[in-house]
Amino acid sequence: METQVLDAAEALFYERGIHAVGMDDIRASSGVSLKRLYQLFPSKEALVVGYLERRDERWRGRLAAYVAEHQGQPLLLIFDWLYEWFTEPDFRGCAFINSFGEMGTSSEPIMRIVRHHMAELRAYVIGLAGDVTLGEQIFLLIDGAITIAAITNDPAAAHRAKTAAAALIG
Amino acid sequence: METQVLDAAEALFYERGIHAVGMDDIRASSGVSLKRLYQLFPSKEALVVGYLERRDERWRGRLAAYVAEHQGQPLLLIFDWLYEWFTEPDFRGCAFINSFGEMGTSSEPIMRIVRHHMAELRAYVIGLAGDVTLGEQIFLLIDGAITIAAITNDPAAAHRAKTAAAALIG
DNA sequence: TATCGTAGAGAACGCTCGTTCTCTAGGCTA
DNA sequence: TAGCCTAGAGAACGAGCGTTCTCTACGATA
Repeated sequence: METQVLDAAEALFYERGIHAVGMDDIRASSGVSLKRLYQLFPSKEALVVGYLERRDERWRGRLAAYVAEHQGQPLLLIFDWLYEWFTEPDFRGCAFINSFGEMGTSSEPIMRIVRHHMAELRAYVIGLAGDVTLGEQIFLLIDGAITIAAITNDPAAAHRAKTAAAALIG
Repeated sequence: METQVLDAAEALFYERGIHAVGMDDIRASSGVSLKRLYQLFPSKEALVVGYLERRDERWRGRLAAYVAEHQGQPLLLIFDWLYEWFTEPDFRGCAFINSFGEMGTSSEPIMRIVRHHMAELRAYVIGLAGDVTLGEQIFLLIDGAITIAAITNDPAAAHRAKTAAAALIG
């Protein structure tokens, strides 16, 4: 029930953006009645937060799993995984950066999860690097690659970022 | 007249985002009547395009002027300028990336100017670098720094990006 | 079987907003 | 002065949407 709602919310919000999707679209896509929907999530904002929280866990989980399961320099594996993500047909950039652009700072709960996502990703990368300075630099390349891949529709940004990362790692 | 409208539009759209600003807000802030406003820009979308086009020219003009007027490695001067920009009190990230997040791909004219801005910036950086590979890498760092500075509210992202750029330049 | 509670479908409500229309006042021409 | 054009203020219109309400039908219980 809640899973169906979050699945529909994630697909629609990520593809079309938050404003462009109405609660009735979520109802139609999930098959969950409006009444139930509001029992599960008392407002659209709560649903957006639920969507972003689940996406944050899953996105970071998939990245960490990829890095853990492959051979090679972990920091460089990140960019291989990014390339795979960028080439997925429904890739539309970072859900959190997009939500930030859409919401400005008008919704405090949404801003909190966006910043949380960024902080967790940053901490993960620094942990892999074993060095704050290097980790921060890799983090910059990751965000740059995501943004450029999304806007210019060019997954190869991941390759260029990987090359730069390799140079920084030395 | 048109200038007053664009000034108001830029201030409001950049600060609050596009959806959050109504045509009546533009009227109130610019002092230009709704009738005149629609004579100058036949729709809100046309006004947004006008805002982004003017901002694109001015933003890139200011960056290029800074680089031209200062001593040092031009590629590194970019990050000094970014730091100044990030510390302006009304800094809220890249207007183009934000508009992309807000509009998805729902407005073709807006997407065109967003992509144009990115392409021009990329070409400028590659020109300064004198080398496509290096230019692309610097471009990645620029976008990463802007995104991170905006979301984490941390202008020092410019310093970290500069350090990384210096390492890449060698 | 009769009654009650529940859940879903969708109408309704209130608000916002993009866009257009109306009304009025003021200034220019004959 | 009389008539006319313009421009602005703001009302009006229509659509979209978040949220709530109503009505109906069905299933469970005694």
